[in-house]
Amino acid sequence: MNTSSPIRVRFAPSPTGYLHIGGARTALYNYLFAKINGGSMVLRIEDTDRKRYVEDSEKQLIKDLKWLGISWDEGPDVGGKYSPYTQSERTKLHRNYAEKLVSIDKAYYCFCDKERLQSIRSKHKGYDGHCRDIDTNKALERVISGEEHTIRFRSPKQGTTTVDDLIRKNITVKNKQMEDFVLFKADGFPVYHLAAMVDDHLMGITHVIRGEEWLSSIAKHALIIRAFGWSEPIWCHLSVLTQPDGKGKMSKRDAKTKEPGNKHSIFINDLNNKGYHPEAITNWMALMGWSLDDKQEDFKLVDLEKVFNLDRINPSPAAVNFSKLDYFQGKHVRQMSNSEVASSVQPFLMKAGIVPDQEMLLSLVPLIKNRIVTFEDSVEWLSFFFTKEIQISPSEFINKKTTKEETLVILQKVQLTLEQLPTFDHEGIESELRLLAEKMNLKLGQLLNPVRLATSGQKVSPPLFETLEILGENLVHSRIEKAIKLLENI
RNA sequence: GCCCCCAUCGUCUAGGGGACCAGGACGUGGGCCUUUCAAGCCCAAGACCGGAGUUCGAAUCUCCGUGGGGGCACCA
Repeated sequence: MNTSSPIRVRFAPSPTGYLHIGGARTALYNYLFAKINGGSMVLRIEDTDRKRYVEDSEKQLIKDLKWLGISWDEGPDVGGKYSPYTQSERTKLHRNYAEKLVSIDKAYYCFCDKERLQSIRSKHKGYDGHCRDIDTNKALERVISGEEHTIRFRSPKQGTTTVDDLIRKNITVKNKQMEDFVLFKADGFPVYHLAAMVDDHLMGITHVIRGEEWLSSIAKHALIIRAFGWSEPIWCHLSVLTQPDGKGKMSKRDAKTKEPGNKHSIFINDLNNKGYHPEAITNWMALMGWSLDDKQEDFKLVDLEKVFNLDRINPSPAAVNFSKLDYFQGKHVRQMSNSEVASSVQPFLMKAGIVPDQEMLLSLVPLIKNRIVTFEDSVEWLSFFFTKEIQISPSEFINKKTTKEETLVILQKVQLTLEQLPTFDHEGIESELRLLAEKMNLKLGQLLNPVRLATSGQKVSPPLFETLEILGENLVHSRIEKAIKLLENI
C-alpha cells in the first residue's frame, strides 16, 4: 500500500443485531488508530444480507457508538466524499466490478441452483466447478436472456496465497483449499467478500482492523484485490472475545441467560441502561487484547487517543471479565464530582419512581459514592430517603446479641437523646449518641444497629449520622416511634 | 472431516536469549481502618501446556505433539 497516503480506517458492521462489546471494541480500536495518526474513520453499513436485516439496528448502533464516545469522519449519517456509505446503495458499483472480473476471466457466471448445490455438498468440499468452463459468450447470452445466475470467483487451483497480517505475520493458504466462491448473488446483491474489498478500495482504506472471524477468508480477499491489480491494505485481525470462562466465543446467548438482577450484558445498550459509564466501558474494552505496559491500566478515552498502538495488540483470544468492568466503573464513579454523580444517578431514581430534590440529592451523593458500582445501584441505597412508609419485620430487631427488651431500651433512650439536641445535625447526633453508648456500656455498633433498622428499614445503609440528619428530625422521630410500638406489640 | 489462528497465575496481561526462583491488574483469602456496607491501605496464595532441538544459557528461537479458538453459505 501507499504509505504516504493519509491513514483511513473503517468500522463496517452489518445491521443484523445490536452493538455488543466485540463489535464495539473493534470500532474503538479503529477509532483510536485513526485518532492517533490524524487519519480518518469511516462508518460503513454492510447491509447486503436482506434476510437478516434488523429494522432499528442501524439507528441503535449509531446511538451506542456515540454514547461510547466513538465518532467517525464519514458515514451514512454524516456523509462524505465517498458517499454512499450504506452498502446496499452501492450494488450497481459492485455489479460492475464483478462483471469486470468476468471480462478478464477472473470470474465466471454460474447457473447452478440451490438444489444442485445442496446435492453436491456432501460429495464435494466446495463448489464442483460445474459452470467454470461454460463458453463465455454462451454464458453471457443466458445472462442477457434473464436466466438466474451468480458470479463466482475463478480461484487458482494450485500454488499458495500468502497474506501479511500486522499482528500475526505471514498467513499462507493453499489455493486448492479455496473453492470458486460466490461474488455476486442471484438476488442482485454482492457477497461480503466482493463488496467489502471494492468499497475498501474505492474509499481509500489503508488499514483493515477487524475481527478474527475474517482471518479464514483473508486469502479470498487478497485474491480479489490482486485480481483487480489494486494495492492491499494493511491487515490487522483482532482476536475473538470469549465467554467469561474462556470457553467458546462470546455470544448473544450469554446475554440472554442473564438473570433479572444481573447487571452484566455484552450489549452496549444494556450496559447503558444498567447505569455503566461509557468511560468505564471503553477503558475495560481497550484492555481486552491490548495493553500499554505493565504499569498503567487506567485510561480515559482521551488518554487512549494518545497512546494506542496497533503493535501492542495481543493475538490470543481474551475472555470477557465483567468483574473488571465493575472495578473500572466503581473507580470511575469515585473520580467523578458530586454533581456529576448526582446527574448520572437522577434518571435511575426517576425510573424507580423517585423524584429527588436536587439539593438533597447532592448531599446524599457523598454518602453513596464509594458504595455504588452502577448508577442504578443508587436506587437501593437511597429509596428509603424518599418513601414515606418503610416496612420492617419486628423479628429483624432481635438477634443473638440483643434481646427485644434491650432493643426497646436502646430505641427509647436514643429517641430521648435526639429530642434534646439543640440542632439536628450529624456532628451533634454523633457526639451525643457516642456519649449515650458509653453511658449504657454498649459498643457503638450495638447502639446504632437498631436505629439504623428503625430509620432505614435496612440492615445496611449509608453512614448513619449523616443519614439521620438528611432524613430530618420529624421522620427520624416518627420512624423510631413506630419501631418502638412494633416491638412492644410482639 | 478440512483449513487457519492462538498458547505466561482462575481472568486480563508485562516479558522480544542472560536484568525472571517471572512483574502488574481484576478476582480470591487474610489483616488494618471502622457505626452497617463499601471505599482505602497492607499482606498472602496463585502461571511460563508437554517433549525434542538450537545455544554456554530459553518463558523468549525452531520442530513435533497436545489443548483451546475461529472458519469452512447465493451470512456478514
